[in-house]
Amino acid sequence: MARAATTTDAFNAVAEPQRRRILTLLKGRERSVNELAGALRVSQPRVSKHLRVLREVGLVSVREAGQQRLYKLDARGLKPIHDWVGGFEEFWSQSFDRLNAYVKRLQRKEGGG
Amino acid sequence: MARAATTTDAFNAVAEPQRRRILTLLKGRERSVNELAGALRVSQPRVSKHLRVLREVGLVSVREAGQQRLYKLDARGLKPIHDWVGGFEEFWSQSFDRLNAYVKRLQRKEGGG
DNA sequence: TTGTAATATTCCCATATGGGCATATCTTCG
DNA sequence: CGAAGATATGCCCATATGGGAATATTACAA
Repeated sequence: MARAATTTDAFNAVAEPQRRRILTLLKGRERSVNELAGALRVSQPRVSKHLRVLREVGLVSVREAGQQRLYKLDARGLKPIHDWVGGFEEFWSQSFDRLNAYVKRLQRKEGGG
Repeated sequence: MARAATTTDAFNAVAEPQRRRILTLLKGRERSVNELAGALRVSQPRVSKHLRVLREVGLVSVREAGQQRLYKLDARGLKPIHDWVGGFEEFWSQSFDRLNAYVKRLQRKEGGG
């Protein structure tokens, strides 16, 4: 088997930097393909291909507006990533560090008393 | 060019489900390769390969203990993912919804008054 | 209808994947 | 030393990637 398809899930879709940039650009408002291509300084077919992936995993939706396609962010699909990664927050968060230190102090007291 | 290497960054490394499972298993404590293979019900070479990727992106570290290699989680590398995805939290978070509603109400007042 | 703008798709290429399997490496034990 | 355990690596395969370039598709304008 090869690597899982980019369209498998949000994790795979978002592993590609250009697609992340696209999603970020779509945060504010809908954008057309050419608009995105211009902002990213990337060829139109390339953007279209990335958008297809994002569409297939449901991270964006399209709306026809004349000869344009307006792409809109639908970021709900990112929640699983946020949830999973969030499970590791204690490993870099300051406040978690403090909580940890506190708990350990408590544990020492318990053990020692 | 082909798809970016899995060892390019945490985004790519973590796109593979088995590697996520490994990281999750390592949350509690260090584990040997065979221990991981057993827990995941996966062949040892497979685990070793995934561990190599995780090592190369710095998400785990290794320690030699006799003939075993004990792998330890180093989740700090996940923070960039958490940060990036966190930028989209408003799109699924209830509390953000409420905040949004509140802001919009305010804006209507401002605009109307 | 013809032409042009906006997108999508197709074909080609180089690359590296994840898996299976065999094997090399290194460590410890007898 | 030789055998066995624990890991890492190498090779082979099928697959799909992301990019470029060309072209198909669709919508609108003249």
